[in-house]
Amino acid sequence: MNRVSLPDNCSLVWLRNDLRLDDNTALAAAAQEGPVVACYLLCPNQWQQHSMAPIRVDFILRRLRALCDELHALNIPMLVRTANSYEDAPAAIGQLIDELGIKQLHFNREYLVDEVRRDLQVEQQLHQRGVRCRSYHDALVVPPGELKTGSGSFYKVYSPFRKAWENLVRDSLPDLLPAPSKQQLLGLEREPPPTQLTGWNLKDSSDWAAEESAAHQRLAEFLQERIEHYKEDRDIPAAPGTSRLSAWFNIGALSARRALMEAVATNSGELGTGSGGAVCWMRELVWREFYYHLVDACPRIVMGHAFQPHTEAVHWRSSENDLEAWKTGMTGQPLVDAGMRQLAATGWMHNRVRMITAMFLSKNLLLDWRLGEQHFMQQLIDGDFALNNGGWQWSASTGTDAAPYFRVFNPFSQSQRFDAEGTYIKRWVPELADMAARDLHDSERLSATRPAHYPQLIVDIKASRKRAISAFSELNKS
DNA sequence: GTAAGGTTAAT
DNA sequence: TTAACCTTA
Repeated sequence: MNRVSLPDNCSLVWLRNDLRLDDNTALAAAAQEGPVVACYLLCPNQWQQHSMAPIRVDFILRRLRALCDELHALNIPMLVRTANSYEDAPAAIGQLIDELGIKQLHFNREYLVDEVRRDLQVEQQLHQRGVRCRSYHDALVVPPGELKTGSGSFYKVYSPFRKAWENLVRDSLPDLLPAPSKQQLLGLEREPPPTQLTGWNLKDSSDWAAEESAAHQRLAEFLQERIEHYKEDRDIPAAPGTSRLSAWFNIGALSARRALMEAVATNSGELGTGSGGAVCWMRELVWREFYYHLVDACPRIVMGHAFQPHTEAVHWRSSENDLEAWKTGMTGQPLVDAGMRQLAATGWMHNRVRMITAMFLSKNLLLDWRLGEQHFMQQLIDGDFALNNGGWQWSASTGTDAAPYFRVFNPFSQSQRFDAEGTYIKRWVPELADMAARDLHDSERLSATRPAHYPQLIVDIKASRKRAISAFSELNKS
C-alpha cells in the first residue's frame, strides 16, 4: 500500500484507450498543472462481454508494461488496478483517489455507450468527494459532433462528411502536444501490469511491437516507403500495401493527429490534394473519424441495431454449419477461406478481404451480420467497435451507404481482380498450392479440379446472390 | 426566409 | 437510391 504525501497540484491521469505519451491530451494537460500519477483499470469481465479478442488483450497488457517503463523514465509512476466490470470503476478510481489523497483526475473521452455511462458514474462519484474531473477529446482529429450538415443534423454519408472534414482541418491543422518532461520524484512505487489475466486464455501478440517508439517507426517506414504506392497496392492482399497501423491506432499507442500531420508533411503540406497515395491514405483516416462520429450521434447502432431500421426485418438464415465453415475457413471459396484462416492464425486480416468475407457471410450465406461482427471482434488485434460495426453494416447494406445498387461482391471476380496469381490464397490455404491460378477464380473449374481434402463450395454464388437481393427487396422502406 | 425541385456523386 | 447541397421562385 502506498502511503506517501503528494503535492496538492498533483494529478491522477486515468489511461484507457490512449496508451501513449506523445500527443496525449489529458496527460499533457495534467503535466501542465503539476506532477502526474498515471493509472489503468483492467476490466477482464467487461472485456469478455465486449467480445475483446485474446490477442488484443495480450497486446494491451504488453503495451501497458512498456508504457509503465516509458512513464517510469519520466518519474511518472503507473498504478494498475482491476475493476471487473465498468460498474466497479467508480469504486476502484475512488479508492485510488483516497489512497493518494489526490484532488484532480484527468482522462481522455471515449464515445461508446458503456464507456460514456462509466465515465459519467465516475465523475458523479468524484464530484461528491470534491475531486475535480477534467475530460478531453483526444482520439480523433475532429471531435464527434463538431461537423453538422447544412440542416444541422449529423452526416449520414461518408463523402460529404469527408469534404466538410477536409475543409475544417485544412483551415486549422491540429497542434501536436509533446510528451511530458521528466518530473520530480514522487516516492511512489509503480505497480507493473500483469502478464496474465484471470478468466483469459491470452493469445501471443508479439508480432506487434509494444513500445511507443516502434509505432512511430512503423509510421515513418510506411510514409517513406509505401504511401506513394498505397492507392495501387492497398487492395492486393498478398502485398504489404496497407499501413498495418490499425492495432496501434486502436489502443491509442499512436496519435491519429500525429499520423495525419506526418502524412501531410510528406505530401508537401497538402491535405485532400497532392500525391494520390497520400490523399487516399488520409481519406482512410477520415473513415475512422466518420464511423466514430456516427456511433456518437447514433448510439442505437452500438446496441446491436442496424443503422437503417427497415433492414432489421431481413429474414436472416440460421445455420450453425455454415457459420462454422465460415469461421474456420472451410467454405470452399478460396479467397474467403484464405482470409478467415489468416484471421484465425494471426489476429489480423487484410482490409479488402475483410469486405469480401463479410459480404460472403451476410449476402451469400445470408447469415446475420452481427454474428460476423462479433466473430471479428473476438479475433482481431485491431478490433474496434465503431470501425468494425461500420465496416460490417457497410458490407451487409444495413448501414449509411446510399449506393444506387445493392452491392454483392462476387468472391471469384474479387480474387481474379486482386489475387490473380493466387499468391495470397495459396499462402493461407495450402491444400490449393498446386492448383492453376485460373482454376481458383471460377466456381466450375474449381469444382472440377479441387483436391479431395479441400471442401466443396457450400453455397451457389449466383443463386445466393439472387436470394440476398430478394431478401432485401421484400423489405418495406419508409 | 423557405419550400420545391434540380444536381451531384457514391470505395 | 439517397443524402446533401444548390438553384430557383
